[in-house]
Parts: sequence; structure tokens; C-alpha cells
Amino acid sequence: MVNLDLNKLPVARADMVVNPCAACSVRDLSICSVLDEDELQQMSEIAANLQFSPHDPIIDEGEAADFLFNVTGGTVRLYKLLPDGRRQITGFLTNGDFLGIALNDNYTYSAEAVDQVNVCRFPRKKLESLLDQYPHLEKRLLGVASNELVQAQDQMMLLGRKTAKEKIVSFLLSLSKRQTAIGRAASPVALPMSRSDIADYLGLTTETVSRTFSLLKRDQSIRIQEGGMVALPDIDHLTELADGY
Amino acid sequence: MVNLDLNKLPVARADMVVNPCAACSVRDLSICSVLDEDELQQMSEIAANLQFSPHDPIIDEGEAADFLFNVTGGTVRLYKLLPDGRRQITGFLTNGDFLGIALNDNYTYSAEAVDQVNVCRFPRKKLESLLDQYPHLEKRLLGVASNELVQAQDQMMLLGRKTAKEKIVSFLLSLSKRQTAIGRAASPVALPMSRSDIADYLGLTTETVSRTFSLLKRDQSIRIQEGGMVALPDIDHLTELADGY
DNA sequence: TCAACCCAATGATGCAGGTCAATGCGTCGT
DNA sequence: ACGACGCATTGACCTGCATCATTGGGTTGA
Repeated sequence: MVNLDLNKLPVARADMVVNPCAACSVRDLSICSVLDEDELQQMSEIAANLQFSPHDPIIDEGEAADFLFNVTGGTVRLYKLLPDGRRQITGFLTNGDFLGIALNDNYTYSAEAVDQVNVCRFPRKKLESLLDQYPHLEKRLLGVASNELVQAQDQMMLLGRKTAKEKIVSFLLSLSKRQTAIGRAASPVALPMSRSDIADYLGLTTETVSRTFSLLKRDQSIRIQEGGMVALPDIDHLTELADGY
Repeated sequence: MVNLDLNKLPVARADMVVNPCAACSVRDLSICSVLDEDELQQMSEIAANLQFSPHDPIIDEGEAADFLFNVTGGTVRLYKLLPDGRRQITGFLTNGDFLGIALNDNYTYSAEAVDQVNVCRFPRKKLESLLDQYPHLEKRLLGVASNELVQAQDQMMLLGRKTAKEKIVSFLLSLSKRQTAIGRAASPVALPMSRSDIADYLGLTTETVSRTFSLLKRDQSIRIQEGGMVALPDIDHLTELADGY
């Protein structure tokens, strides 16, 4: 469940050997970036690379939490359901994010592939013994979890107190920030998820999401480009909109 | 910001010496329960016991995060503000909860006393060196943070997808669960916070909170007792109401 | 090539919960 | 004892977003 904020990743300390992750091929972003050669070796022997297609379930709420995942490609949605089918998406995970860090015996949320997804899967038992061996790993995980908590609180503010327009703008800005951090071109934001995913993430309906996008287009606050990319011409203006100045 | 779920506290391992916390007088609930005599000695030398009256600020968003707190009495509200004054309360902390665990340099939320509050305050620098010395502490903190994340996701579901009635009932049930875990009498729930605190926690207005309480009273779903305590006569029924069956 | 879908967009209408306003009740200070 | 104040409750009304319904474009597969 932990959603790694790339902006706040603790920089690998000089005395650590920073390696590409042999198992999952994500350099410097994954858990592997704090492992040395021996540890990496141990990890890659037990890791599995898996692929998922759009809508494939990755984990189901309630099932035994035997694995930890590292997203290495594509976008994953985390969500919870109410008995009558109402859905709340609690986060989108992309390249480098961890999935399944929680220490519970069972997953407390479900995860599905939004688009074509690659993950690197480790048995959690193995990770736990690694944690005992290498305490600095624990510190890093604590940092990851702590960043997740900060984001969760921002999301509570968004869900509880922001208007539809503020929600959409906040969402676009957070995507932009994250995609910029990962190193894609800053300007146009990719939206791999559907309107209904966005709605369930922001506590709205698809219709309201759609209408709000139209509104922002009319405003010239955003521009839709070919391929569904969204350009954000004036970040400062949007930043004010996001907090309702 | 970390809100300790007493149900899920890792039980102190047999090989740890479990002590009362000399500095803050909360037994078995606080960080001190995983320290041995020497560590406790170190801690109590640098800890301060502080008292706060209703509405007193405890920490302000943005200020340097130099301290970590352990709540030892009363109720604390954590919140964030939008520029126009809209407030989202992200959690209420009570006996045994930690405040300020996040690893950022500055607090990302504010905290105030709801009623008469006691806390035990440690310099964070000192805690960090303790963390380096005693890695099991880190594991425990990771467990605390991970439980917090689970709760945060439940709160997102509540804020994004539940009705006013479901929100209030969910809130009462979570208070009941927590107060029962702490060991108070199970049945009547104490509500130290105001209607407007509840509203800002649940993404509602004070009027809607008030009306919804009246509704639940009419239903016989809850009963108000002297001293503002709320009795929950049928937990199973309420549990269904909370998830909108 | 053309159904059968799925998804986005948009219009018409409804309603849950927000806003505004009035009342009442404790509590506190003088 | 009494005004001033903060908080809870309740009523009347309003509105932002939900709901319901229609259209159209893009994709899939027979």
C-alpha cells in the first residue's frame, strides 16, 4: 500500500553500494537500491517478474499477505469496496512504488492493473528476515511509510473539504509533480486511468469529473493534447485553484 | 501523527524487559514499553511532561519537527487548514498515541488540545540516536505507522463514499472500539470533542452532525446518557448501518 | 462492414447536505 | 442575579453534485 514519494526518497548513503535491481530492472527506485551485492543476489533468487493486463486483479482484500510487490511498469489502482459496491480508490501506484508493505497478516485493500503492469514480487517472509539482517532497510521502509501518511492526510483534506474543481486540479498537479519527479517531460500529464477511476479516487461521479474537465478546458486552465495527455499551462494559477484561494 | 491502534500493538516480546515509563507514567502503551532499564533511564532524563488546556496549540504545521510526543492523558486533534479557513481534522489522539513520528523536517499538520491533555515530550534527535542503537524500536515504529496507514485508508473510504449517517455511525463505532480496547467500560462512548470537531473530522457541517445525532436518537440506534456519554445498544445493527447494508 | 460494447460528454432533473437564521441552554465573569 | 458568550439544536431554504438519460466516438470481433 505504500506509495513512494520520489521527491522525498532518502538519498542512498555513500557507504551503501547502490545497484540496479537485477530482478526487477528498476534502477535506484526500488528496495534493491539499498542492498549490496550479496543481498541483491539473495533477493533476485527469490523474486518473480510478473505482468498484468488492464483490469487484472493483483491482490484481493482479505487474502493472506504473503507477498510484497515493487511496481516496475504501468499503473496500479488500490481500492476498497463497501458491500453495496461503492468503491474508494486509495491510491495509484507507478514505477518504483511498493505494494503490500503493511505488516498485517492479510491485505486490507485490493489492487488491480490500470494498464499493462509489470511488478517484481518477493515473498514477505524472506523480506522480514532481510529486515532483521539489515536494519537500514527498516529505516528506509519507515521513511516510505511516513511519506505515505503525509499523502494520506492531504487526501483526507481533499476528500473532506475540497470542491469538485479543487479536487480535479489537485489531482492533476499531484500527477504532474510525480511524473516530473520520475523524469518524464514536465509539461503534459498522462492520464492512464479512466474517468470512473478518477471519480472513485476523488469522491465524485464520472459525470462530475467529465464536466469539471470541460470547465477547466473552457477556462483555458488545461489543454487536452493528442493521446489524452493534459497540458497544464500555468502551474501557479492551478496551484491557487487547488487550494481555493 | 501516528495514531496507535491498541488492538494491533505488537505484543512485547518475551526477551524485552517491559517497564512502566518512568517519565510519562503510561504503562505498556508508550514507546517506553520496548526499552530496557538503561534505555529508560536515558529517556526519562530528557523527557518533559507537559500539560495543555482546551484549545491550546501543541504543534503548528510548518514549524521545525524537533519533538516527538506521547499522549498520556486527554484528547488531541490533528488538523490541516486551507487558506480560506476550511479545516480537515485528520485524527484524534488519546492515551498511548504518538504524535510527530513523521520523518520530515517540519510538521505537516497542526495539533491542539481538545480537553485537558498530558503529553510526554522527547527531543527527536535523541530518539533518532536511540533508533540507531536499538533497531527493534524501528520495527515497532514501522508497525505503528503501518496501522496508521490502514486507518487512513478507512477514513478515505468514509470521506469519499459514505453518507452522513454512515459517517456518524462509523465514527461512534471506532470510538467505542478504541475506548473498549483501552479498558474503559465498553458500553457508553465518551465524546470529548465538539460537534464542529466531529464535523471537520467527517467532512460534514455541525448542523448535519447535530441532525444526524437526532435522527439516530429517534431511531433508538443510540441513547444519550448524562454527561454526554453515548450508549450504543446494538453494535451489530450499527455495524451494518456503518457500511450501508 | 457492422453490431456490440465501452467510455466520455452533456443535458435535465432531483436531493443530500450545505447555508442562513432563530432559539435555547450551560457556563463564566462581574 | 444577570448579561455575554460559546455551543447544540432545529427550521427554512438553497445549491453543488448526484442521478438518470441520451448521444457519439473508438475499439473489438464475427
